[in-house]
Amino acid sequence: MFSKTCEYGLRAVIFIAQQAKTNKRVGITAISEAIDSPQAFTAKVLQQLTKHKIVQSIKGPLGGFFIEERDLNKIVLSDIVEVLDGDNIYTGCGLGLHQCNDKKPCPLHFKFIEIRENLKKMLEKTTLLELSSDKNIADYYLKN
Amino acid sequence: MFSKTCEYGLRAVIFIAQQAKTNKRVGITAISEAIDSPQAFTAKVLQQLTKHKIVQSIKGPLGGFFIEERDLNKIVLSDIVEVLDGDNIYTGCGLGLHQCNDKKPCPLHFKFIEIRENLKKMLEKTTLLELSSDKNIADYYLKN
DNA sequence: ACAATAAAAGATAAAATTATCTTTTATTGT
DNA sequence: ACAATAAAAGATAATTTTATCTTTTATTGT
Repeated sequence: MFSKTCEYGLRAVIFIAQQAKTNKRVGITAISEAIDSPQAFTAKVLQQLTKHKIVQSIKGPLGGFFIEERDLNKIVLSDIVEVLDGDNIYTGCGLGLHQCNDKKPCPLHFKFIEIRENLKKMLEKTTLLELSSDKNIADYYLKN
Repeated sequence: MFSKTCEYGLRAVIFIAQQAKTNKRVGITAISEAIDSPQAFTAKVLQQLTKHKIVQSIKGPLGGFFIEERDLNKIVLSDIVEVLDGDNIYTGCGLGLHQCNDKKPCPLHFKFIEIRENLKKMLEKTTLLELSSDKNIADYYLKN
């Protein structure tokens, strides 16, 4: 479904968001431990996300990654997916045709539209605010 | 969503199914041209599918790949996806956790369940018979 | 038996993804 | 100014996926 890059990115961002309450900055070591991901690779992913202003970062001592609390309700999961995996998952053809649309559809085109719309809607309406609520933190896991 | 292997496999099988009416056998050259896929690679994919009895094949002159007409309503798309991509797309975690289930869910677990169920249902109820109807052949494309 | 055909099988290669390592830059506290 | 910290940037390596090429096996018609 998603690339590893995107999986790590989503988990990292959710974790960072969950620390936003306390306005704590978190370092790459803490992040990769919290989400059980390869550290250097995750750092690269976060680099991309900071460039796209999804997360913020500060260098040096006391530095780290963070998301301002007031931004939590503005950032949705589709923002992250779009940066890391592009929009192929929403718009691409299920059978891999380069051009596949209502006019020239593949045999699964209209069947896929529904599924992809569901996915898109879900990702677009899930905010980091929701994912960083106390209940969410308590009930769900970012590693195992 | 699917691997290239699976995309080519699905398109190839649909094409072969569409020839089943006339009980025609189709060669790998005809198939890869009809679905616009790399020939040698597609041959490998079909090799896997013949091993798993999704399609049948006969060597030598007049040989080729085929699906018996009476099997068309027994083969569903999920059969092909399972052989080529496994069941990760149905059962795997959206965020890449190794263990993610109702007991120990990732933050998106319950949101993903719905989407993946839709996908699974769709693939399980779409038969090759449906995809090889005259109307389907007329209305939909396997390349562009 | 023999030549031609076509898939199966095996080996190799190219490209993309995933992962790691090293160096540089920015920031902090002493 | 200087040492320590941490992300950014750049380079390299490993793995997986995608793709191609060669050889073998089975089948057909002559």
